[in-house]
Amino acid sequence: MEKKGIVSFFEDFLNNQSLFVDRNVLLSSYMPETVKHREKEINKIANILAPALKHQKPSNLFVYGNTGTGKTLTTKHIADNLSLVSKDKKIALKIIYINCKLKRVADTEYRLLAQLAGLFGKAIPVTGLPTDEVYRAFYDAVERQSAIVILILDEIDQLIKRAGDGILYNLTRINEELKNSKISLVGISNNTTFIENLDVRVKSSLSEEDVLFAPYNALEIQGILRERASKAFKANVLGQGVIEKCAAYVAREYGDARKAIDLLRVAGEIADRRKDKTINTEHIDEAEEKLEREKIFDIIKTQPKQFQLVLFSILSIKSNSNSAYTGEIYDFYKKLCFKTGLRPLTQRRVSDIIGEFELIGIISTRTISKGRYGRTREVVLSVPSSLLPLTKKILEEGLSLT
DNA sequence: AGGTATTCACATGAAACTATTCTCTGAGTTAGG
DNA sequence: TAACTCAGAGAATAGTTTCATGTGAATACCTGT
Repeated sequence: MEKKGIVSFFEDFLNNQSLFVDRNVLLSSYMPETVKHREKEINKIANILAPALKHQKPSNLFVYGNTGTGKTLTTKHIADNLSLVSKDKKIALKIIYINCKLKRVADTEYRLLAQLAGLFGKAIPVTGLPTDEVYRAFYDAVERQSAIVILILDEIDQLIKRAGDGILYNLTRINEELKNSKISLVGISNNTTFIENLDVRVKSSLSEEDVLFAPYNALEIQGILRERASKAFKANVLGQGVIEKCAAYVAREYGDARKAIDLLRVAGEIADRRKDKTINTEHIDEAEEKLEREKIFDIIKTQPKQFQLVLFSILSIKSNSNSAYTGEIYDFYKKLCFKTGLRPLTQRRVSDIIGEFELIGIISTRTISKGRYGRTREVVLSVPSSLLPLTKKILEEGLSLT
């Protein structure tokens, strides 16, 4: 019986008239062959990097802008074309792309260098060597290539946050010693303020040139969506105003194209599952809610236990009364700790944790003074109230409370 | 009534402590000559 | 014998606690009318 059920499910799945032609087009890993609405930026970056083809070192470059403005896409696009040309003309040019956010791969000085040396064909053990020896190995490997090396460091702010800016200083200085090769750095960051906090020398050497990616406006997002949609979906499945609605949703929030594309894909998936023949604006609404839900759950699940306890306390208090103050939260939290057998943190720390939740954006607070009855912080939830019961349940399960 | 002093309940800061993660060094191991 | 590996020492870092100080306004307490 069971077996038959599964078989028919798969058969259904095969016969099912999907709205998608190619879902991959709407995934963030997809590389379109042209990047829309970024002609100026492409030009500027291409101009900066072009000297590499004549075996001259391009200026270091700093690329910054909000998430989903096409920084990574544009940079990769140019890099691909550049290496295509260099291969064609047999020019010694090596372009390396590294995402510094990847944990345990490239998020410390040592690991980054080990990774780089590995890419140049010199394997380095994961631990055990002094850093300057790894530098040496990397240096030798690069020098042996006698090529121009363009090193693209995506999410470079993450690297700096963990490893300090010394690494950039060292990398830029390596050029003075290299005879046959040269290294150019391309840093990509969506944190626009981070470069201000760098050491002055590093700052000036990293951003010899910089390119700012402004957010897309609603019209540009519509254009991008239309193009992707035409490749991803069958003809005529998009209902009236769907693209416009998608674009409007994200234009409100800093023109994040990635989010717009996600929205469209999820809407398509929802419609598919329901066997609807077209995608309409209600699907977009649902997709928006689903993405929001996943975002919140992701955040919650990755928080440490103590954070989850604090959040659960806030939610519990909030569901009984409409005000939650630090003191109440802490009392509730302490009881929870007692129940679960965890050692409670001090009120000082819990106060900070509440602050951190505010930073993430799942609550907002304001400090109010209740006169004679002290001064405290009032917590307001930013989670849509429709998600509260589910959020609470997930926390309960994660903390194995009854 | 009007003014000011007090007081509460935490906010906010800084320093000190602690546990974990990184880096480095030397000893042991391996492999090539 | 040179290159590689690995465990353990010491350094760096993140997370927390301890101690200290700051804050805004409701209330208590004056003071003079």
